[in-house]
Amino acid sequence: MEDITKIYKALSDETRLRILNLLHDGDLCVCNITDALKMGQSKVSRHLAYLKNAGLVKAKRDGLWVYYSLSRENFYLPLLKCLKELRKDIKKLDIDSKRIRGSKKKLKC
Amino acid sequence: MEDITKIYKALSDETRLRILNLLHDGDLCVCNITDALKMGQSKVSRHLAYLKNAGLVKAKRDGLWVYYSLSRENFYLPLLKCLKELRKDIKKLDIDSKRIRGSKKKLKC
DNA sequence: GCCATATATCTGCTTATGCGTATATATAGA
DNA sequence: TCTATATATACGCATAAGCAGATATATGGC
Repeated sequence: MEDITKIYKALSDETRLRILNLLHDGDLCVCNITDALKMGQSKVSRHLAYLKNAGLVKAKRDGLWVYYSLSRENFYLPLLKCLKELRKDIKKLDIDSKRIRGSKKKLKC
Repeated sequence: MEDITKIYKALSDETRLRILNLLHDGDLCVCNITDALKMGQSKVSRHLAYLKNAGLVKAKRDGLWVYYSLSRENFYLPLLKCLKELRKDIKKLDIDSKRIRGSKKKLKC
């Protein structure tokens, strides 16, 4: 039961929803996300740690960069699908997605 | 965006998940819920207010009693379905459901 | 080893959330 | 109006969570 409430808690913050939304389109390193969301690095890093702790994302280091990806496992899946549906309804998420597609052309990392 | 985070916040508490689980089987008044969950009245009432504020439940007074029901509207629906699925996996929810079926025979209200 | 870059964590602070107990409000019946 | 019951809210407190800015850690290249 605690697992579930943990997951919902993880989803109950705007920043974390925006991060998960971005990760739906592929793995990203921290700097990709800070750029796309125009947020401070410590804020993004903290929320990623939170998501990892809740089991919603995985991290993999590659040299200097740490790449985050959705962990597509067991009972999270239906929740992640719900989440992807949100993009249709919430402009901010849609805008984030478009922005990151743009910024990935001029790859920083 | 705020609406969504509000809903997830509402789902991120064990007591509230247990209440929503009970309401999946039909409307209930506050005393039904306090009995089934063996919790203090103020606690249950407070969480019901939280759920109502998030738009997940509706309240309807009938004499002394206030009946609560799931508000089956717009984008909450998929979330509520996910929630119903949880009962399969989480014993505590299943037990709650069974307990309330039993206690409703000797109706208090 | 030293420096630069990427990421993680700590610090001090403010606000939100949860709890139990006590109190207030609402309704029905005498 | 007085009383009893059901429900809602206020109070005081403890803990969690959010933030910005500073600092620590990790890696790669020199």
